[in-house]
Amino acid sequence: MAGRTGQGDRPSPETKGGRRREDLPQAPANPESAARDLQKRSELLWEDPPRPSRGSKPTMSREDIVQAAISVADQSGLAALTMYAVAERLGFTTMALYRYFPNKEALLDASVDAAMGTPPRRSGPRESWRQEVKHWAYAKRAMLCSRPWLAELPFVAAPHGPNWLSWHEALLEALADTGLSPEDLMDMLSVVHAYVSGASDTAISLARARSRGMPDELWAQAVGRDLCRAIHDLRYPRLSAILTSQSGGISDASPLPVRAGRPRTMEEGFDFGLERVLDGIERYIDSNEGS
Amino acid sequence: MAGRTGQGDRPSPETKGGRRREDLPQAPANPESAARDLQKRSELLWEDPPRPSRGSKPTMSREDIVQAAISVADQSGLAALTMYAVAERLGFTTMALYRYFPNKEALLDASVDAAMGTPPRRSGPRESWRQEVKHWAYAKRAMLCSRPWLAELPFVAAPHGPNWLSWHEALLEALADTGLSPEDLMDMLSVVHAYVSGASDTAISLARARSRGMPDELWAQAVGRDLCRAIHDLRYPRLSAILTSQSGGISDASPLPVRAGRPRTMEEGFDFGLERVLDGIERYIDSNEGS
DNA sequence: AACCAATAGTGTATGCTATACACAGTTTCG
DNA sequence: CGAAACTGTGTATAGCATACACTATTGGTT
Repeated sequence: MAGRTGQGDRPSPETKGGRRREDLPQAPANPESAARDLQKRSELLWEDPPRPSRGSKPTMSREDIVQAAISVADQSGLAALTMYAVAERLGFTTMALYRYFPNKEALLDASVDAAMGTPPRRSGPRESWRQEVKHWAYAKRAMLCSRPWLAELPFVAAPHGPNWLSWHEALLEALADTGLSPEDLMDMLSVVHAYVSGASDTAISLARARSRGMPDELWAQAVGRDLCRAIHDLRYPRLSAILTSQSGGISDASPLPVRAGRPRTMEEGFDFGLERVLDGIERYIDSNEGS
Repeated sequence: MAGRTGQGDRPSPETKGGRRREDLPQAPANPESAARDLQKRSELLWEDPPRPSRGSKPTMSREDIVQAAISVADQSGLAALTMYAVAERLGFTTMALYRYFPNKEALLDASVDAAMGTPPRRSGPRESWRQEVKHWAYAKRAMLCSRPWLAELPFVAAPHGPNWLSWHEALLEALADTGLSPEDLMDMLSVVHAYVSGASDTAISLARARSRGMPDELWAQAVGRDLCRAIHDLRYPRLSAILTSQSGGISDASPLPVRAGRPRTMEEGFDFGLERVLDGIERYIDSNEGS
């Protein structure tokens, strides 16, 4: 054994597998503090604290800082979004930001909501619910692709800000003439939302690659490589069969002449899936018409 | 204005360290290096480097380290998953880990795939594709909820390891007797996968809250609060109407006597959406039966 | 058997990160 | 006017990933 620290007893080689689970049990010992935390985050996102009457006037605004943060993330990705980078862009010191946001998390919460923006307003006359939902889905997907860094953040358990709600409102608007009950509406909203979020991952990945200057082919090659590892692997008979039956992997612009059984492009795949989801919703609506 | 620095003498980045990286303008100026990076990550995930014949024998294995990393994340969350924490758990120094993984990202890639595990094998006889897909969806959801930290990581653009492929293989297996073409199969796989991933966010958030010791009610209250902000807000007329028409927000175990138009529990909502998606798929299968 | 190259784990150092804290200048109320 | 409340700055700290050099170990080669 190489130069081990003599600091005594390491678990002897036999204890390899046996882990002792002592010490800190994950919870900060405070179940309510976590809830209070979430509530605080939500408040910071929704409420502007009252401007105090005494003291210096602030030179920046929360809005300025959020815009700077967004532009850093847009240009350089989430990893480059540091308090220093934001402050530098504005010409202030890092610590100045803490007069506006108590911590980075609060700034991120605000930036995410702002970056999400509001859904585009309908330009023409209202169309069928099905068409309206499709517009919504494309818009949401486009929004996510235009800011790939949004998908790098765990949406899970983040507070929902005004813009987030506005996307949901717009989807409800699209579903307005389906005649569904409030309960069904909420669940249909969840279905569409879930599909669009889940199905945009690949497109977002491509968008990120593009924004880093990677040509589409290189990206497709990189993404396809993992999948292709299944081909001669006995663990994946069905995957393997499908991959060899098709001509290639995912591609953005179809590099092949369209054939009868064509592998769909990424966009076509999204569209295909969306149609299935909408079919499912439609079936429910139709079957409910009578009641 | 308070002590504003003259904008000229802002500390420029290179004042400090001698070996300062070029100010990275998002793209590492190298479009191919990004692709090469992805490829490297993928290789590290799939291939074990050859054991050298000379030199000391390693005391740990990659497997040991991955297991330690997983158990840290399980117990204390992703934020606690530091190189130090993993090394400490194994009784080694931080730097020892770098003999097995070139960096933290590689360890994370391996840990994610390992933590995902393989889908449960079917115990009984094969059921209808619809039932099989439902089993798959529940299993995947359960897997994600049992390790909420997986959802904190950006799946986007991470390499896909053996276990990830095995989940896809299992879903193809579930869809086996649908008679769909290879192309359609791949797209159906994407639909189901997208829905399940996208629709599990809320459940994962609850799982995380639980693992931190937060009672369900507190969590529901915290999550519901944001939604309820819509209620008296003119920007969200439809959301507001729905929320006031229902009795409450999301709840895990229905706290109310079941009514005719009941707001579904979280699990019921997931199930409801899944049925819609499956309906949509079924419709496609039926309509294709003739061709 | 003696040697040496390759390796494992350690110790230490570096730089980046968020952020706590105290200070100096600024504004407004009493 | 003076104190209170505030803004932005400078400095300090702790945690993090990780580069580098060192020592002990190992097995192939002579």
